[in-house]
Amino acid sequence: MPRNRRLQDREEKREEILAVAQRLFIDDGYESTSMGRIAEHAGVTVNTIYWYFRDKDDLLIAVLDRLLAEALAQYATITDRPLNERLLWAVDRLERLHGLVNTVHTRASVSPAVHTWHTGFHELADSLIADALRNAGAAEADIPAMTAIGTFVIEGLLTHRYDDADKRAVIDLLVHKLTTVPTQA
Amino acid sequence: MPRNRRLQDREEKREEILAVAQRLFIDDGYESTSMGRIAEHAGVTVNTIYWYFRDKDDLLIAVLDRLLAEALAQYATITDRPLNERLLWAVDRLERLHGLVNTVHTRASVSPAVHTWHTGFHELADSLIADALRNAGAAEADIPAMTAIGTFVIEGLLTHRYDDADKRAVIDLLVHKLTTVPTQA
DNA sequence: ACCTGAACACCGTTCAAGT
DNA sequence: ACCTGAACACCGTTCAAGT
Repeated sequence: MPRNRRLQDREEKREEILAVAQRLFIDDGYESTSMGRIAEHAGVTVNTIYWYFRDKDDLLIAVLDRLLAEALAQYATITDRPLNERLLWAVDRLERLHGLVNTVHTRASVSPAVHTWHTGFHELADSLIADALRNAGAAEADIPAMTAIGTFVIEGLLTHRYDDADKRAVIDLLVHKLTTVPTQA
Repeated sequence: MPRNRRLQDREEKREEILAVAQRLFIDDGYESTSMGRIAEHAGVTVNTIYWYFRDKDDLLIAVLDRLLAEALAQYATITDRPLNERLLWAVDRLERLHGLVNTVHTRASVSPAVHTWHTGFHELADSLIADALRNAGAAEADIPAMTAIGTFVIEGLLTHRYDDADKRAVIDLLVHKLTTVPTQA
C-alpha cells in the first residue's frame, strides 16, 4: 500500500516537527525559538517546515491543540473532585505552559488565526467553569460574572508565579467567597 | 548658560523620542513598532535613539514609567470614591494600554530590566489594592489572597475585552462577594 | 509530493568616523 | 557630547530548482 505508507510517513514527519516545536516553545519560549532552530532539531531544512505548516503561528496553533487535547483528556478523570481541587489541578497542570499563555495573548492581536483559536479556547474554558460553578451551587444570575472571575484568577496564577501555599489560599478564598451566600456584616 | 541650555536640549530630545515611542507602542504595539519607525517619526537616525536609551526594552520602561506616573496622579484625585468605582475607573483608564500589559509580561521573561519593573509595579499595585480592601472592611487575614484576586480580575478585564455592562457586573459581583461576610447557604 | 539552496526584506544593535 | 553611514548577525518567509 504505497498510498497508506506515504500518508503515514507524512503524519510521522509532521508529528516530529510538532514535538520539537512544542518542546522548544515551552522550554525556551515562542519568541526565542527561531524556525531555524526547530528545523535543526527536527533534522530538516527551514523550508520543509513550511511544507507542513503555513507559518510560525500555524505551528503554534498545532502545538496548542495538541496540549489542549491532552489536558482535556486528563481533566475528564477528575471531574468528580470538589471545585477548588479542580481549579488547583488546572493551575498546577498548566503552570509549565505559562509562557504560552502570554504568547497566545500577544500573537492573538497580530494573527487572525491565533485570535480565532484564543476565542474558541475561552468559550470552551468558560463552559467548563460555568458547569463547575453550577454544580457547586452558585446562583444562576451570577454565573457569567463568576466565570469571568474564575478564568482571570486561573490566568493570573499561571502568569504570575505564586508558591503552592499562596495558590491554594487564593483559590480556597475565591471558591469560599463565590459559593457561599453573603449577608451584610 | 550654555550648560543649562545643553541640558534642556538633551531633555527635550529625549522627551520627543519618548513621546513618539509611547504613541507607536500604544497604537501599533511594541513588537510591530521597529526602532527604525520610531527614529523616522522622531526625525533622527536609529543610532541616535541608542544614545539616549540603552536598548528597546529600556525605551519601553521609560514609556511605562511615564504612563504610570500620569495614572497615579489621576488616581490620587478619586481616592474617596467607593471601591467598585475605583476598580472600574482603573480598568477604563488602563484599557487603552491593554497591549502593553501583555508586552510587559512577555518582555519580563526575557529582559531582566523589564522583569524588575514588573515586580515593582505589582508591589505598588498590591499595596494600593490592599489599602482599598482594608478601607472597605475586608478581614485582615484574607487581604493578601483578596489582593491577588483583585489584581488578576483587573488584568483579565484589561487583556480580554468586555463591554461596559459586563465589566461593571464582574467588578460589582467581585466587590460584593469579597467585602460582605459569608454564611453557609 | 516532498525537499533544498539561495535569496528577500526586515529586525535590533554596534562601531568607527565625523562635528 | 552628540549624531551618522554602514555594517553585523539574525529573523520569518518565499521561490525556482531539484527528485
